[in-house]
Amino acid sequence: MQEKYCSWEEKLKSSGGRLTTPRKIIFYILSSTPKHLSAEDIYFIIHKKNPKVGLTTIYRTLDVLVKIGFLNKFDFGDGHSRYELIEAPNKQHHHHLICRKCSKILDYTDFIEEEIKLVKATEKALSRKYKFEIKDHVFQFYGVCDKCKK
Amino acid sequence: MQEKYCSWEEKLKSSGGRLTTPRKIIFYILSSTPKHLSAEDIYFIIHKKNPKVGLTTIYRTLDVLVKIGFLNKFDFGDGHSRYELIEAPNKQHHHHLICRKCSKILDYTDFIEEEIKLVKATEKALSRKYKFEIKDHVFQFYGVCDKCKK
DNA sequence: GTGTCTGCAAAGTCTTTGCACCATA
DNA sequence: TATGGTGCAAAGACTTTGCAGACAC
Repeated sequence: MQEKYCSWEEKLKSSGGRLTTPRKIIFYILSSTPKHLSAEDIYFIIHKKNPKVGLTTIYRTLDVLVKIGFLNKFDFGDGHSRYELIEAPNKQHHHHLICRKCSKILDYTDFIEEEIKLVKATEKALSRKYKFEIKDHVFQFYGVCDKCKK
Repeated sequence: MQEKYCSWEEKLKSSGGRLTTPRKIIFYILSSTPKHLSAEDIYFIIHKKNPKVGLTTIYRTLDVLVKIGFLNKFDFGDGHSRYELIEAPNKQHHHHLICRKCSKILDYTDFIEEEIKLVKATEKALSRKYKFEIKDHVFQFYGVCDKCKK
């Protein structure tokens, strides 16, 4: 866990949280995969090396990370909440392409420029018109992936 | 239940399904509200006049309607699946604006033209590049509504 | 009459809560 | 040492399944 992760540790501490071993492991797991892990996914990964860490702790840690703004929680409709670190400085903004059959999730960055432009304009207009304070958005495409088509 | 609902009845029958009273009521409820009802919402509405209809039937009917393509299932992240009739010929395509606090859902049609254009281009590019067969998409904005801001 | 649908109760799945013990700061 | 965190077990919330009786066609 190098320097670049300092910020979450600091933010955690400054919000009264403590830097515990399970939390470090969970953050590390999230930061070393491009995948969209579920609580259970993380549980299985942790369990191999740290069998004492329980699912409860994982849910609670994920919750904390979402609250301090380091994690995004997604619902792709397969019955599991999924989590993804919010873009690090070096990570590109992206959206999701989800296979309805195998639940595979693909990140795509194509058209992101145009999407962002549209999103910004839409956000602005919607905020004004409906007096909604818009915090974030979800753009997802659903379909059937190459493998499942066969 | 007038003529315009014939199509779902026909489609149901042609797929081997039967036109039962609970199914008619459920379809009728869905077709007479612009809201995004959950199974429980429908259950409470039905229960006033037809206390015998059970939640199970509602889940099963919603499932059928999704499968024959007359209903969209959404997950807005509040723990309830929500359903909405797929746009009837006279219904405009729209997207959603969801309040994180009270779960209120607003349909908006602003920018739909531009969105559709972008969506189509994106779909085309993504299909080609990732060999995904794209079936549908979800565009949602999350935030805090006017009331909850106060 | 036959195959589908229904309602009830029970089971399932994912997630949250309660509580005593433990560990960070 | 004082909070806040952890793990376990139990509870919760939503949804699905099994089965016998009911109903559409």
